[in-house]
Amino acid sequence: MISTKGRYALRIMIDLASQDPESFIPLKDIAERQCISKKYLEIIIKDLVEGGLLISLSGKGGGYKLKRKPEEYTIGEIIELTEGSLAPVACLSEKAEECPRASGCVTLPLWKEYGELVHNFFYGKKLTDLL
Amino acid sequence: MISTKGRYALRIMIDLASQDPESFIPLKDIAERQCISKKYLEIIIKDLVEGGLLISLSGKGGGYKLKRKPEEYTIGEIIELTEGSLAPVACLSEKAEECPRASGCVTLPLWKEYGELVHNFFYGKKLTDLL
DNA sequence: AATTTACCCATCATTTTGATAGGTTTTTCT
DNA sequence: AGAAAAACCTATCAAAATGATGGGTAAATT
Repeated sequence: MISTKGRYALRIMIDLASQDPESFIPLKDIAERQCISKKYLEIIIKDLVEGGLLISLSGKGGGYKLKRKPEEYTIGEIIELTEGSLAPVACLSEKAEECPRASGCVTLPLWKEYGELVHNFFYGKKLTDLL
Repeated sequence: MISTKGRYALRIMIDLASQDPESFIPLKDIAERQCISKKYLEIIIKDLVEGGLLISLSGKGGGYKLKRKPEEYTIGEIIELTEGSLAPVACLSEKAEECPRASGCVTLPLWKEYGELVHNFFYGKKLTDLL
């Protein structure tokens, strides 16, 4: 299941894509429009900045804006960045050590096929598809 | 992510489908073959029995066996039963109350489309596809 | 100097996950 | 009748993830 983190991140991105892409939008505004606690969004938007999806500016007149053009973002990169992974099972996660059962695992091909399906679905959708 | 519960349930089903479908297989044997704690499997197999996927028999000579023919099970029903839901987001879960934002939610169609994709993938696969 | 903003750090309650432990009942076999 | 083997039932647990909240600091603008 996609958690609030990934879902809220997507809503942040959609919100920013709906505003003037040149100006910095304060998080307060996003939080109010989206009806989500600003404090909670701080944690999430941090990932988006560190992941290189957004640019931030401190101080009065500051806020956040998209780093690239809206049509250049895929849903996949947003979800994957904030959820940590798009892998459907633990053993296919990047940080998982090689499973000793892998070579004889009957279910592994299923998880791999599923993982590819999910990956292709989300990376095949652009942020602008939701606008 | 599919948790151990769903994954182990699938392995139980595969294990049983690989044995004589007429005889009752003790959980002890399944646990040993699959290298999973029998105690933990007890919890999981309970769901499979209550969900009507397996038949159990107590006492000496007892154990578990498939209720239907192996080719009559979909991966989807096994995963959905043991994971509780196949819904990709909380608001599409069966037990979720109607979201007040639903009518204007920009992301809902995405989650619905994703949910259908996942559903069709797993319900389109039979247990015997993994044998 | 005041204001507005991002940013940083800690803490928290609740739920989920992944189990373990021990006892009771049911059934069959000798 | 009794031993053995199995399911079944209840409770508990530690660790991690989830979904936040609170308070304070640094940066930039007016």
